[in-house]
Amino acid sequence: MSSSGPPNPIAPAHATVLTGTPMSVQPQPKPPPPPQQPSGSAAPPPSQQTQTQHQQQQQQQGPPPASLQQRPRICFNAHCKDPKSEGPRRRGWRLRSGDYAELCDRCYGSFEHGTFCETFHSEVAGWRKCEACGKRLHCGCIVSVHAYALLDAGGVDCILCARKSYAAMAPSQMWSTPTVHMPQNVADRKDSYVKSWRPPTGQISSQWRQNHQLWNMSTIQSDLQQRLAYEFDRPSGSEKLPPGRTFIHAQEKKSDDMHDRPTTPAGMGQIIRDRYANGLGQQTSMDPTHSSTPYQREGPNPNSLHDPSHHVGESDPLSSRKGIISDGGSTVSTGFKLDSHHPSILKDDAASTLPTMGGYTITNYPPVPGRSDHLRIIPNNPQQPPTTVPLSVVQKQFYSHSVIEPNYQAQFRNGKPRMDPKARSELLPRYWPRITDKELQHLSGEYPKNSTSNSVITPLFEKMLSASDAGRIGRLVLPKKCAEAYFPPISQPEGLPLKVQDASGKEWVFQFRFWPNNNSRMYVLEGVTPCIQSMHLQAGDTVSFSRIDPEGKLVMGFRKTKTQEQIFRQEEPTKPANAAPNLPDVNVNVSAPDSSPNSSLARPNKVNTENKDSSPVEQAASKIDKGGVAQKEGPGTVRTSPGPVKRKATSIGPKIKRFRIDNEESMELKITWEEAQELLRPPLKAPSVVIVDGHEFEEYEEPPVLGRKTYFVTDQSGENHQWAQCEDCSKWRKLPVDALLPSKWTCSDNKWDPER
DNA sequence: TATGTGCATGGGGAT
DNA sequence: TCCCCATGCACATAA
Repeated sequence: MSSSGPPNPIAPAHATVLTGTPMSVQPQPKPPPPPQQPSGSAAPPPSQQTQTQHQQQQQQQGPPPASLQQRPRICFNAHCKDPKSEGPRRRGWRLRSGDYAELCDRCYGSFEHGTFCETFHSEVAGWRKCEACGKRLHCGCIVSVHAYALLDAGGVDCILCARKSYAAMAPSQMWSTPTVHMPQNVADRKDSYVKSWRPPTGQISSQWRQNHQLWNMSTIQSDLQQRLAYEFDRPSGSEKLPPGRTFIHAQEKKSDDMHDRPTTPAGMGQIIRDRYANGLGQQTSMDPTHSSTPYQREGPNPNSLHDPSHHVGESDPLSSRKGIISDGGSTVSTGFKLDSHHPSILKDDAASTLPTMGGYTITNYPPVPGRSDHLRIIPNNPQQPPTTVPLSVVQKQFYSHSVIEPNYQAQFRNGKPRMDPKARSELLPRYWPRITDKELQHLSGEYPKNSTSNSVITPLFEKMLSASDAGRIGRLVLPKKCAEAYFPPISQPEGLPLKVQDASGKEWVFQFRFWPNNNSRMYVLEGVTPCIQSMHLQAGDTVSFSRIDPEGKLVMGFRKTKTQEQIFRQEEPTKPANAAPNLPDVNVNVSAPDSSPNSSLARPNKVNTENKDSSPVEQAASKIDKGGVAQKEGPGTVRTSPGPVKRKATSIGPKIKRFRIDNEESMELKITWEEAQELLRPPLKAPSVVIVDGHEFEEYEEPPVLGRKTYFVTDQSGENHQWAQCEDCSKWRKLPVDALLPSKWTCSDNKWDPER
């Protein structure tokens, strides 16, 4: 509740937030607790504490207008005819801050009946018509965001029509991939494609995307709908939305893959144009001049590149693949030339519709569909050709927002891969590049001298360092698919030298090679020890590989895992005063302690004579890998497990990866151990009582179930009870303190108050 | 003896 | 069931 207090009752301030640029980034709030003094069954009034917060906010914001000084505004609705009316306030839509708009009875009635916009926004812009039934829809505010669905091909459907079309859709069609009609002239493809695009079978693809949203919308609570909409405005929100989930402002976007998009400052979702949504992602599949691999192979038959079974370099003589990195000054033969953008792709990419920043437009423009997407910077001044824009300068302008708004950077850390869906489908998720904008900024900032204008950084893949990778052997095992997709083809086991620049701009030359392994290959980079040491990397840290186009340079970034101390520090302020002893969240990001060498927490198993080879990461993971619950093992605890188990680390490594992935992708689901405990309810089946050592134990045959979250309060008379929210009507109900509710609980289940 | 090299093994994730 | 890949391990080479 710390972040989800009732909104500021000063309506104009709310109105400003509501209609302003979506910049607010707030942590996902918890449901508001019930009041100390409930007034019937309706939504409870704000607590004393939140009222105090209101006063503080008012003080911070200065005195309200004179018209409002006499009596605080109650109703959130700026158009309310009697905003200062007394009476219970009711919870309306969710605000960007995570709070809820609190409305007077009258306004809430309009909101609840879906006539809010018709009543109060009739004179406001943003009205459209349903493409199917012609119903008038307001698409210009957050209130009605759940009432319509944007169609990929343009237009909107009201929620009812969209649901109908979805219901009529064959399941197989739901997953159909749109067949795109590509313009011949890729130089004009932006405009022409948008114009020429037609869903192949009606609007199946768009309907699927939209109705995928609708499907959920029919099942989730309205507040969640609004939360999604609210998240859409958040930079991170874009990444949480499945394809086609275009809520507010979606009409300004062309992305149908927002969840794949990076989280970037100032609403990256608004400024990144999704090439894939425009069908460009399909282009190379039809255009044999584009390789499915980013490496332009110089063989006589470029079409062979599309054959996935064609092992790179297998049939080509090495000499035919020899090339020099086109950086001008390079003398290291890499044996390949990184594929660059098609020239026509780099030119004339209309950016007129894209938002601007610092005089430039940032676009997302993968040069090779099926690979990665790119950040490209285009000057908006038509007099200024794109080729005059230094990458570093522009990105520094662009990324300056990330400095201004630190919350964004927090979102970046959870950024989703920047690769397009095709590439993503080919690589295991753990290798998807999760390079953050901050890292991109870092990379771009390091290579101004090496990057030509129009340079584009393409995140390729990343890998968490295993103990072997970070060990003294100096061999970094490369994921096979990544190596074959992004690194030069090699036909001989000895491979070839590969020049890579690290984040500091230093060039390294690794030996890229493979070993025959079970009729397959095992790709490694040899000689990485100096580089890893210079970066102070350890097992558990992540190295990422990116490519700078059109130079075709490989750059190597890294990301260190958070230390446990950092994790603890992050969670400490959120712990309730009477919380259970500190235990890491189940989905903690297992850390390597390198960045906090002095922290004992960073080295939880500092003394471990049993397995000297296991990294701290593995040791930390071993603490968690005990039935999924962290073990109470204090810092420096000597592990008393028996001697080293062969391949023990093998079973730990992948779990570490899963932890990381879970941690990065499930932030919205993240609950603490204590919170999880609160939700556990005994199974319905009555337990049997067993006596062990004179103590009675209730023995359940089934595991506990997740119950509904309730709030326990004590009223003025000292009576304890709890409040629960109805699944259907969202109203809060007062219940006995000993009531155990199922996860889905409605007023009809309220046996304590049958009238409800 | 320490370090480097190449291959084998098998756990476990993907299909 | 396949096969990727983390790691073990034997052998080679260097110090």
